[in-house]
Amino acid sequence: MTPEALPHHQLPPVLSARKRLILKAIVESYIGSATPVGSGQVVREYVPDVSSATVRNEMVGLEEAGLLTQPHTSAGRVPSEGGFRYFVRQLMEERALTRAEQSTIRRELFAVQLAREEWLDVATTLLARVARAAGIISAPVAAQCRVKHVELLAIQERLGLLVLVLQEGTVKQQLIELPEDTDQTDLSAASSRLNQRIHGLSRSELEALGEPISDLEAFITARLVSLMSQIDEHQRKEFHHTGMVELLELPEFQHPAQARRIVRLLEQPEELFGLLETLPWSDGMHVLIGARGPRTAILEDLGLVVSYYGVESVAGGFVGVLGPMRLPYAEVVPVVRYVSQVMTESLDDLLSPGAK
Amino acid sequence: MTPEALPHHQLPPVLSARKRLILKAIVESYIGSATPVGSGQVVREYVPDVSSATVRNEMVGLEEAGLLTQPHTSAGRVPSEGGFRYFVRQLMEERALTRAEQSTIRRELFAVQLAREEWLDVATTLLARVARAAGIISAPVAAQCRVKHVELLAIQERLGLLVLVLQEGTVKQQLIELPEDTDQTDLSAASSRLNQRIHGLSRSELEALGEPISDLEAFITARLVSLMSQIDEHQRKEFHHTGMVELLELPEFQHPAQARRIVRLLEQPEELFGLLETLPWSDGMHVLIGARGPRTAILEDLGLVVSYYGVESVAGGFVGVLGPMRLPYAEVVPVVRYVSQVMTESLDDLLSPGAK
DNA sequence: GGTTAGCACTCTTGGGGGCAGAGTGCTAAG
DNA sequence: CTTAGCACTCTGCCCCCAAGAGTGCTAACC
Repeated sequence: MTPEALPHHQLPPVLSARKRLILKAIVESYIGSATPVGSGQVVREYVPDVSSATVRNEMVGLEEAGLLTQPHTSAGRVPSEGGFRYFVRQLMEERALTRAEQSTIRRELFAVQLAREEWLDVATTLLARVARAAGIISAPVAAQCRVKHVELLAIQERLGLLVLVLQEGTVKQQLIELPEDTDQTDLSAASSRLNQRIHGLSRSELEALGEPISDLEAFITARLVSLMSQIDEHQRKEFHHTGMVELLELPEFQHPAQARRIVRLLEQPEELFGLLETLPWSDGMHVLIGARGPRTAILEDLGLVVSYYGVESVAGGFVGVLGPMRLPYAEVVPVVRYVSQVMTESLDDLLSPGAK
Repeated sequence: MTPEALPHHQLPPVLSARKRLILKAIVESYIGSATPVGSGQVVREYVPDVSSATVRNEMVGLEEAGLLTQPHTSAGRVPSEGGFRYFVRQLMEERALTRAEQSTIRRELFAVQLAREEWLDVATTLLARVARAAGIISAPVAAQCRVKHVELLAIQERLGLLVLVLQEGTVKQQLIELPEDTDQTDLSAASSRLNQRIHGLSRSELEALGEPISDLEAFITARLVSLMSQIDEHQRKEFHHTGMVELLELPEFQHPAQARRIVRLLEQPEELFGLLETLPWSDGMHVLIGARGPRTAILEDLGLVVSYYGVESVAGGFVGVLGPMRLPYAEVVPVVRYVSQVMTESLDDLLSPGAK
């Protein structure tokens, strides 16, 4: 079995302590500078007690193990995808968040005055700040959305506004055409009767409800079902990001083609969703580095640290960081973890059965 | 008085018919290709009945009039900012929209099932498509927002959701902390009483209302006032755009610094708002080309076609196209005009006093 | 046997010179 | 006023060269 044929969780190569030290030095230096790292530099800045020749010998080993590459013969070494993955799994020491940082995050995310949109943007901004990359988030979606409350407003002769509040606090609105001769009184009556019957129901339960009391209610229920199935199918696409301008200043995105790739990924995030939805979320977070098979082809040369927040099967979304492969993982991973944890709490509060 | 000292509406230079023809040819060719246009090309493709030497002589005149520039001695000519402005004001023949195009736009924008967000995105997508540039839009905002309806939901022991529907159909939501011992019954009672009193009121009128019936109502009114002043102040910043990826493929944005500039303008549109808010909107649309004074410095090398939609002093926003200076104005101007007109109609319908 | 000094080798980067091509501006003739 | 003709200018490209950086290898060293 050749090494390339190994399945996903191939064993990381066993390395001597010194090789690990040197690899760590190279990865950290490269994360900071985006510049190939030479043996001389490693000695000067990280391992002063050996000679550059020794470091070069070790580098050959690391390159054979697939952890380093050379852009060309006479440049220094750059960590390969495998090198970054090894670093994240075996070498990096996560920088624990200080009390102050924790409470800042907590305070900003728990600020009760926030509309939901702002809540999401606060999270991405937090992440973009530490990551020197783009903070990304998807809105919390229930596996199946459930009605919390319905409101109907007459806007005009034959035009009404249907406002639907979902269990997780999302508000959706839709203009609907009304049957003739419907006024606000009819609508208010219908909605207050409806609210008593449909609280907490999902789309399918709503469909199974049967025997509506009036034509108007039947009509509204139908609109509601259509809106909810629309939400169930498409709404998981709501996506926010922050930090694109800063991304475009990084050296890896000076090449227009690279810049376009990441802008497309952020502006048209369908592919990203496609990837995130196939990941197993039982194990919390994921650190995805570079392309690894067809699904992750979109991540070529990129790094993605992402976590699920919320409670699967109830309501949740993705939150994380997308940027060049050389993300400062030691900082980013703990922050993404903590942010997603706080967001989960916050969402829990919202969904907890303590509601009256 | 030197020509440069002339104020805003300096008279466009008077040109011979042939100079106008040649300028038009150069602008149109440049809009299509982004390449300097030489005298030979003008003869070949636009004015076959004169020689290239004649065209060259005319070009010298056009350059002296400030309408053309040469990137360097031996390239062709490129229209200057002034050249583009002259083209838009004097030379271009707007391409009238076909019936089919009109009805497509109308249909897409009047599709009643649309949530407001989608409505805005439909408009920008329409515009981006014809413009080979970015479609931009700001959400319709009332000069002062007015309450249409208020809804209160108990989410949790001390946590409520305040849903505010504004006259123009916008829905805003905010979580609020509730006074102790407030349940859904209290909230429903309070909101139904409130709705009778506050329908159609603005923030200031709400403040002047006086003598609340209960503590809870006073509390809610206060939260409402705070939310509405927040909306009045900040909400005019809601901004959507489409087409950034396509923009980045244009030759003018291959240079990373230029790409960053336009991405920043679209992603952090505060500066753009600052500019748009100072324009006089009495005269419908604006075509802004390049930098012209400090306010428009952000538009250096760019072109902006933008219109106000809605009714000033009631509710409206901006809609238009942002891209390189060589926008296909003859196509873009009529489309922006028509889209803004249709959006105004659509908004009128929503706000018309025909509502019951 | 691991480590290191020394050195030849490779490859990128930047500058300079030459050459082809494009387009101009000018002049003089039509 | 128009145009043919032509010298001139500037870019883009290729090639070459030298400098610099970093390597890999070998042979000596502890």
